[in-house]
Amino acid sequence: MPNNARFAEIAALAGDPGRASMLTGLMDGRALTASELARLAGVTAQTASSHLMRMTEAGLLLVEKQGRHRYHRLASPAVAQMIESIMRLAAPAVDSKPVRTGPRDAALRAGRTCYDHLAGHLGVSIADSLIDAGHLELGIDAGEVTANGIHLFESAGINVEALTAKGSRILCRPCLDWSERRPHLAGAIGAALCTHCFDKGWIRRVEGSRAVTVTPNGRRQLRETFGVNLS
Amino acid sequence: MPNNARFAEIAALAGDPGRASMLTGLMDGRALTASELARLAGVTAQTASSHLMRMTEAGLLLVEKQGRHRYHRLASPAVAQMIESIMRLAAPAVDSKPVRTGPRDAALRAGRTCYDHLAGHLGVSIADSLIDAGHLELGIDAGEVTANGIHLFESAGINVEALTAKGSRILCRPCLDWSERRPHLAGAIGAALCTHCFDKGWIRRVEGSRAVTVTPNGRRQLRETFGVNLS
DNA sequence: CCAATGCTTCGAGGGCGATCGAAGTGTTGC
DNA sequence: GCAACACTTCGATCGCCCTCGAAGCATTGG
Repeated sequence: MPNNARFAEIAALAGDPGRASMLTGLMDGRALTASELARLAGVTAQTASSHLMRMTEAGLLLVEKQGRHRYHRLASPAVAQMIESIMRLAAPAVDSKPVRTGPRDAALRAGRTCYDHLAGHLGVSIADSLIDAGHLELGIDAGEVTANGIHLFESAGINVEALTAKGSRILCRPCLDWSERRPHLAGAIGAALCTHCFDKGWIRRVEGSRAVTVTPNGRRQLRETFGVNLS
Repeated sequence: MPNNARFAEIAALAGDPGRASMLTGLMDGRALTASELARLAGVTAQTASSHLMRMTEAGLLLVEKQGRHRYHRLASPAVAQMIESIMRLAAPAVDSKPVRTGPRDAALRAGRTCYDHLAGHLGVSIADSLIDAGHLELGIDAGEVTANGIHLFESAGINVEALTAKGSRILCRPCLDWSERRPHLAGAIGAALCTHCFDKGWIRRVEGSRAVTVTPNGRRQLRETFGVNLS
């Protein structure tokens, strides 16, 4: 089975300390430059360049040229999931907390990150509001930001032009929400919106979980800026 | 971060072709002897011994002495999940190529065990049916058994309370199916359901393979008990 | 006991790849 | 244009670890 060789190849790529640092450093979904990743891994630029090329060719990373910088990010949620599964094994026995199906699940339903965008009641509410206001069109299999929507995001401080210029990544796509059973906003614009909310302090991550909570100010800002009403 | 070293160590262990063969060979949850694993990996007994010791010390495998044999198996579902996540990245060729389907591949696609739960067309069909009937919610990143679902499993003779009481293991989680490209049911409840099907004689393991076949009675029982319609 | 089997330990060989210095290409800013 | 910056390519070094032969335990069966 030739498949096995590829299995080992991929695992081996994650099996070098330097590359491991790079991969875990990219887990938040951001795109980092080669220099940043080199510093993060504690190696010289040449070494980092070699690592990044190999991981890109193997399909673990995607790279975007932007001027004299090269931005690298994880190629897909599947890659992030693999890294997460390794991290879980690498973590010391934190398993002490039994992860009860109580407040935590409720928190996950209310709002969480799905790879690099927002999901749960929060994510679906945002998508619904944007759709209702004509800023967004979103179906099961595809989606699009309207001209109105682009204007809205731009005026909120999210540079949509820059996102589309990045080329390879799809600007807007739906992602089916497991708790709400309806699509929420993913793609480059979904990731940008998520980052925006974190940066502005509108949402905060719950320690040791994918769950996020909306701050009082965030709730107000989301309503005023994006017309989102969180019930 | 000392954690990073352990991340790389674990990934590197999976990154050797020989060890990769061993790990994937243990994915059905069975325990194999060192000799069997050596043959599977295509290496001598000495080499295999070294590999097995390292993987055991790293916590990937558990070993059980039994006379002059030493049985090795995956240490936990978390290990199996890591392997599965790597396998999924290793098989992107499913998109481009129509995938030559030998009889054995066809059997694997139809139904197989994924460590300790059911996968393939069988696994996805079960998950879909449970979701449609409101017994289960399952997305890319998380899932949950509904109150209705708990009642269904209990009445079928699966003690859900006992599973949740176990504490550490997650009751319900999705596992992305590599042949169907959609989530199927994993976690404690997925394992319990799989065991239930074997115990009742609804499914049988194909000799020397992870593939399973559904017996005529099993097909009927799955429909009557869990509302599963296998096309 | 002795031979056979399963597995491990020891030691040596050998290849792969991680690393960095040096040099080259492309881009930005003045 | 020139200098600074970001990144890549090339080449050489060197250490790690994969591998197997040989020998050493451990267990089983006769």
